Amino acid sequence: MGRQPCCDKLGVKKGPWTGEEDNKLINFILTNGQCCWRAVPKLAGLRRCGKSCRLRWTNYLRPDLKRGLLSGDEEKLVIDLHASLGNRWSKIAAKLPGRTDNEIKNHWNTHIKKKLVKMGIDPVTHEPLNKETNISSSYSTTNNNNPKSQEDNNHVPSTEHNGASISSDENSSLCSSDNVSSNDSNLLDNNITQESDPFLLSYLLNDEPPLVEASSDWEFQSSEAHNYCSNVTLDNTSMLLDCQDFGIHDFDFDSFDDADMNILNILEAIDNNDGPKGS
DNA sequence: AAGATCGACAACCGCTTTTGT
DNA sequence: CACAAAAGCGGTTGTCGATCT
Repeated sequence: MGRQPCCDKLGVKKGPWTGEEDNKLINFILTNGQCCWRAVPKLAGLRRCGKSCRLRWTNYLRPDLKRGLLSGDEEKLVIDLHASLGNRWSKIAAKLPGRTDNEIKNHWNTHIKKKLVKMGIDPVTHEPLNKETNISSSYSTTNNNNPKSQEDNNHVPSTEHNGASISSDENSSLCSSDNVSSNDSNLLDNNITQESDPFLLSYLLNDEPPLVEASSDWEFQSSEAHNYCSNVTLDNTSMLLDCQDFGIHDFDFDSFDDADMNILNILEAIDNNDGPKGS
């Protein structure tokens, strides 16, 4: 017998999420935690597929998401990781706290790919598109673990921070040093080669904890979730909503962490009835 | 000013992998 | 071990705002 569809197509809403739907989903997750996505729509009163709920939560509503364009260093890390891992977006995303695979994939397709092509680098192989004209190119992908690249390693540009720089205006984003953790910087500072750093490569290929555990609070499951939600999140949420009446700056700003601020932003947007863009 | 085109990104689709029985 | 269900993943599409003509 064939596999059942992930959800009953009849009566299931598709398309952009509304603020009201976001609100229901947020409230449900905050109250019950993440479990059994298939049951979520019914329990949360949503006419959506469970899969759609999961995607909406993981890609957009999770409070630990950073949002906004990737910083130059994040972009560079993505390039390095892509050189090592290929299109394994979830693996790449796991190394960038607060970023989702979907976000990185979109950013890759819309920004980074073009930049690399403009710089004469094949975004798939990370090798120069025209080796003759790019031998002197100073950009590097650190993808020296790519066996094919190693064969050509005279031509493979490298992104090391050893004085190499990008000559075009792309370097403003690719080489800027915005706000990546020192761990990330260390990672960037090292060539990720199977020969020179098999442990790092192994780390990248395995499901290790992210470099920064920014999202660890949100990886709770239902049992912990309830405590978390009742003790912290909901309290914070209602407090945060209260804060809106006063203005966030009327409070001790240090008492809010990123997740709280994100919840506030989401709830504020929902309150304004236009949802955090995306809907 | 209006329509056409383009770019960015959220969301969907379908396949694969993991987990539970 | 076999099977089904659930979750994860990556490619693709649809929508919407910005820009161009």
